[in-house]
Amino acid sequence: MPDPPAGKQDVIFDTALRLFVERGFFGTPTSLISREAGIATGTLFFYFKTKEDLIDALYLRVKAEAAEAMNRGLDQETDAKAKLNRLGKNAVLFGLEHPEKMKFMEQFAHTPFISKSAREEGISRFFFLKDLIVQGIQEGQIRNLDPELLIFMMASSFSGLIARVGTATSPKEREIFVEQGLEFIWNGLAKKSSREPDRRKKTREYM
Amino acid sequence: MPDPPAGKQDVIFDTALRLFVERGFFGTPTSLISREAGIATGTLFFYFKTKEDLIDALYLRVKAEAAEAMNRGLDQETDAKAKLNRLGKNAVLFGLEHPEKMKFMEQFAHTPFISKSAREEGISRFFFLKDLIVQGIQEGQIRNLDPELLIFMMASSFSGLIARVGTATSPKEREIFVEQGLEFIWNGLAKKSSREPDRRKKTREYM
DNA sequence: TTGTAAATTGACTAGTCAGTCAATTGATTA
DNA sequence: TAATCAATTGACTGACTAGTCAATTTACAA
Repeated sequence: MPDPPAGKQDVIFDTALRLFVERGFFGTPTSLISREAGIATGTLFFYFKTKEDLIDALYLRVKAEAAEAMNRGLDQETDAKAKLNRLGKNAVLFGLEHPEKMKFMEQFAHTPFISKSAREEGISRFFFLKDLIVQGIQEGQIRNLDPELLIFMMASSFSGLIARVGTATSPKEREIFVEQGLEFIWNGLAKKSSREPDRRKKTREYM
Repeated sequence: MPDPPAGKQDVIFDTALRLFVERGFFGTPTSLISREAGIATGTLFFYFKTKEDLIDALYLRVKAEAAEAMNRGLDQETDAKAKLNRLGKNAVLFGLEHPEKMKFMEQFAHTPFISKSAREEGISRFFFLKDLIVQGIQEGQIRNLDPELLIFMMASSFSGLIARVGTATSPKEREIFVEQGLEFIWNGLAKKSSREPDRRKKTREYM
């Protein structure tokens, strides 16, 4: 069951999230949002100045929630590999528990309806990923490559993994996918053998 | 320079592609498409019965073009690793040469405006990926994991790589990103050491 | 109880949009 | 040349939309 919305704002958020994913931004009239949320049209515009304000706020909320979920319990792990493993499981769990929020982020990540400032603030919630990668490079567990690139690769891989896990037909299969997918990502990130910090000649210094 | 559009259909396709990426589906009135394409509104509806028909056709066209570009020259390579390397370079090249087509695919992959049948036909263009993966598993170069999962991971990784490569500030940096990104993907796919087909005890048979 | 401000309502406006269609133009063939 | 059909035009229609606002209700402090 969906978490019970507290106030009017939450009802509007939940309804708008569902409808935007189902029908797109311009495909969802504000009149429909308010009707489905059980409020009058005027009330929606009391809480959000415009339709754009609504989707900006929704976007920020979902991004913050996802970042929070992925970050959960990370500081209980010590080394980069353990942290990334936990991060990956958090991400998959979030994707499974909130499929419509995943779809929303995917659908509106590259869309012009979100203001530049909201998009930037949303991205900033995931800055902790960079610290994680850099830590792993310093500790010698992760290959000394461009950290931004590794973040892009990792993040996109997560989304591919979540998409595939969503098609699993049993909990057993789901578990297998998660395990294999996280292994894929770790193999992409990890230094081959050495447990020491990288001392090779470098074409470039990334940290 | 953009490839010169041949007939009216192509002009409409090119204009619609640009506007849909800039403004979204519902954010782009057919009147704007026809105006920018230099034709009358009626002409657009002569070539496409409805606005939905237009975006379906556009989606199919872009998907087919992308699949064709990625497949290019693959049969000149022999083993799976070489094929995947070529595939990756094709994909990155396509992404760099046709950024608006990439954005279009990303933006409309998870969108409800594309009909189910068009989406399925679009996906079918990429079936050759599965043959490639299965070949690699059989030859013992790729790990014996669920091929669908590997395709999802690989495809999403490509899109992450292309996104990052798009931010490169020099051809040199671009080259480095491509090299490192393809290495990430290959390490995710590849069997650790053995050059022989997998003979380990399996929890599951994937081919 | 009374007063005040916040919350809520929904009819309304000014504007926009997908798609139509009767009329015109262009190309091809007999 | 005449006849035929495909291509093209753009004014028009019926339907829909974001946002407004004057009126009403609710919450709550004095």
